Amino acid sequence: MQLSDVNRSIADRLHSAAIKLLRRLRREDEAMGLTAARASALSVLVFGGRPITLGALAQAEQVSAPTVTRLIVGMERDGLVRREPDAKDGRVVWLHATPKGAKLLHAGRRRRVAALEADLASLAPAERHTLADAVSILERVLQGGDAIGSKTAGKGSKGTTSTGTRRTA
Amino acid sequence: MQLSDVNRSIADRLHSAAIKLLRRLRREDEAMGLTAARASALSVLVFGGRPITLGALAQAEQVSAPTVTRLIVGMERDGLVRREPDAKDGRVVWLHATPKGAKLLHAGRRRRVAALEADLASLAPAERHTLADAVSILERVLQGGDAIGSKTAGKGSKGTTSTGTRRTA
DNA sequence: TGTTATCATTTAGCGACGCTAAACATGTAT
DNA sequence: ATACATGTTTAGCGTCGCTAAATGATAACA
Repeated sequence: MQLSDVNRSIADRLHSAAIKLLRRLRREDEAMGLTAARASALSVLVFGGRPITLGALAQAEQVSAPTVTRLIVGMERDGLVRREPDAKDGRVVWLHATPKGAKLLHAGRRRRVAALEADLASLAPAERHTLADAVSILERVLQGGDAIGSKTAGKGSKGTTSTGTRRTA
Repeated sequence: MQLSDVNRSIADRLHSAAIKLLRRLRREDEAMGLTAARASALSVLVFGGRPITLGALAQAEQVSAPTVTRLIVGMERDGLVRREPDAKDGRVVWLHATPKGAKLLHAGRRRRVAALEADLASLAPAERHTLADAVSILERVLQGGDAIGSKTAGKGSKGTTSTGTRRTA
C-alpha cells in the first residue's frame, strides 16, 4: 500500500492485511455476541450442514481440541450450538448449530458484509473478481484444499496433527 | 465449510481465510518470540524508518493506546524497541526499533515468508499473480481509502496514517 | 478375562490480545 | 488560577491459543 511496501513479499503483506482485516471485522461480530473464533467455528457447523465431531471441528479450524471445547461450551450456553453424545461410541460428541445459531451466524454475516460493502463497492468488477479468485486460492492453500475431514495438507509444515492432544504421560 | 462455500460471500470467506492464515503464521512468529501483534507493530517502526509516538502507532495499528503501551513495554523489555520522552512536550513518548528489533523483524519475516511461500510455491504462476493483485486490492480497501499515493509520498510505512476510525473514550 | 494401549473430550492453568474506565502528567486556554 | 484537553499508563475484564494432564470409553492382546 505504501512505498516501502514494494519491498515486502506477498506473505508479509498478506499477514498484515489479515491482521487488519480481523481487527476491523471484529467489532461487527462482537457487537452481536459472536467473536471471530466463534463465528468461524459456527460457520463450519452451519455451512457444513451436518453434525461434526469436536475433534473434526478442531481439525477444520486448525486449533487444538481444548480450544474448541471452550468455544463450544460458550456457544452452547448461548444456545447457538448443541452437543450430543454418539450412541455407539461413548467418546465422541456430535456438534450441530441450533436454528438460533444459524440465524445469528447469518445475521453476523450480513453485518460483516455491510461493513466491507462500502469499500468493496468502490472496486471495479474485475477487482472484485480477482478478490474472489484469490480467496478461493487462499482457502485451498490454507486448508490443504479439502473438505472437512480429509487430510490436512501437510505441505511444508507439520499440519496440525489434529484431533487431540494425545501425548500422554 | 468447504462444501457449501459457493454460498458464502467474499467478505465471509475472507474472514475465515484471514483467521486461518493468522493461526498458521502465528506459529512461525511465536517460535521467535514475536507474536502477530508485535510483529505488526514492530514493522511499522522498522519500515517507517523513524520514531513515532505511541498514539500514532495505536492509530496506525488501529488498536487502543493501552494495547500499544503493553505491546511496547514487552518489546522494550526484550530490547526490540526503545522509548524516549519528547524534550519539549512531556506527555509524548517517541518509539523506535532497536537494531536488534529490526533484525528480529526481518528474521521473522524470512521465516514467515518461507512457511507461506512453501505453499504458494505449489500454485500456478497465474494464481500467484491473482493473489498478489488481491493483496494490493485488500490493502487499499483495508486502509479505509487512505490512498497510497494520496498521502505524502515520502512518508511511508505500513499502516500509517490510518483511517481515523475508532478511538477511545 | 484382565491388562494395557489408544482415542475423544474435558479440566486446569499460562501468556497474550483487545477493550473500557479511570488515573496521571503535562500542556493550553480562559 | 481554574478549567479543559491531550498523551500515556494503570487496573481489570473477557477471549483466544496453547500444553499437560485427567476422565471415560473402546480396542488389542496376553
